[in-house]
Amino acid sequence: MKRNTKVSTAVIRRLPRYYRQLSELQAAGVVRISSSALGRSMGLTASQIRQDLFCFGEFGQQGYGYKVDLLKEEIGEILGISQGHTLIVVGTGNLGRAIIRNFRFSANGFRLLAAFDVDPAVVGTEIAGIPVRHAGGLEDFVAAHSVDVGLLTVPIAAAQQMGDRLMAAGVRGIWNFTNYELTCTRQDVVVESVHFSDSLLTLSYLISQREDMEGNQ
Amino acid sequence: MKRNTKVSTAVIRRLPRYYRQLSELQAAGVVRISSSALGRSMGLTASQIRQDLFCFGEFGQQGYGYKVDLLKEEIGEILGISQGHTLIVVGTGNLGRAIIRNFRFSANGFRLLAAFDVDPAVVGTEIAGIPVRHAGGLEDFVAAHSVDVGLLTVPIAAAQQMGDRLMAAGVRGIWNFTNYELTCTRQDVVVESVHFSDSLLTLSYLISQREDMEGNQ
DNA sequence: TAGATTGTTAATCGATTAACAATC
DNA sequence: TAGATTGTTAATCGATTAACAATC
Repeated sequence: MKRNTKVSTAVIRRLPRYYRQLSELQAAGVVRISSSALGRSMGLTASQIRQDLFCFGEFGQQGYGYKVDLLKEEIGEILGISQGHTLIVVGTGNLGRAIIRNFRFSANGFRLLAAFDVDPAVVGTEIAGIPVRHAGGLEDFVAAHSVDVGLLTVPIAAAQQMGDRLMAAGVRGIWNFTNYELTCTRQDVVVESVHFSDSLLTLSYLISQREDMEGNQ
Repeated sequence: MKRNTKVSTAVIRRLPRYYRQLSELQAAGVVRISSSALGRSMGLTASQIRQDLFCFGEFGQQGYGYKVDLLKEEIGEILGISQGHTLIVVGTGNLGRAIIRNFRFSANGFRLLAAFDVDPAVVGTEIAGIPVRHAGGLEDFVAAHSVDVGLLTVPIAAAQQMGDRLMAAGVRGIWNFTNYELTCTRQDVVVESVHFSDSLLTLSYLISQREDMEGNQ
């Protein structure tokens, strides 16, 4: 009795956390878990977890709970992990290279096809086995390989322009690591941003508050 | 008439975005802006912006709007940018090095004091002018320099252990880049995580949905 | 002054929590 | 069966939006 009608952002943002937690439970050899135990381990209420899952279907057994591997599999399916998404990296500066080398794309259902840059010193080389191509060939490559996502790690001054090119070339999503609020010119393209600055400033606020409270005591 | 009593997470997460947007407006030479214009440029309602600012005080002028530089300054103050926070990086792998080299800590009010690692090959060297010290000296250093934040970029297997050490050593916040849900053992320490995986899986979900919808049309 | 826009309270909307019958 | 726990609806809570008097 799926009723996938308009799942809220709040729910969507929790799905990857469920997936991560279930992976850890699975690795720890846990076979079954109840909504209340899962909630306790994640700082959520049992009600919220059941309500979240209710958006997508019925994955548990009354009186028993959820089978960890099954639920993980189902959530992975909802997230699209088995869809074989493809991705390219645009910009091979320090951060771009680090992500190419470190990030487990395949564990998240993505296949990294190539990297792009304009610097003649890196074009033609490989990073962790991934070929670096000249940015001039971006459009042709995206079309030829039907690339799903472009990871953007270019200097902030080039962000919007390269974002526009990716969208025009036909990617379906942009994973934005520039500290720039990318304007999405195409309705059919999703922009997901990782803003380091926003994260650190949030932390800055929280520890400053704490400090103030101590001062007031 | 500040009424700082319990500001919600939703509001706090928007503060860095306001700050970023105001910085861009300032750079573009914009002097004054109304809540409706700011909202339009950020995809928020004027009401929400006024309501958010209302949590912290009165920063505008009726009939006129907000002075961009003044409001930016005030929000920076709320975020704690001028508090001279200090920070160390724990783990100098690809990502740690990239962040040390790229990230504009000072622009966010942080001073990067040192990096820590266990690899004898990097201990004693410098990365972008930042000395790399042995992780064994972590506790002494944190105490001696009263470090506010520890940026965690160690392998996932060492994440909790190094997190615990940072907390015990006396940091007030941990900026967690490991793909691990750090358990916060101390009530007086804030953990702020940047989970690349969660972000990419959210994007994966959103483009998969889009695909499904196309298929149904 | 007239027009614009804020600060602030009230109304609405949506998300979280509670409750409980269904059922394993 | 009795106990546990889900799926699902109803109640509550909090966040967003609307409204408007205050005032620049």
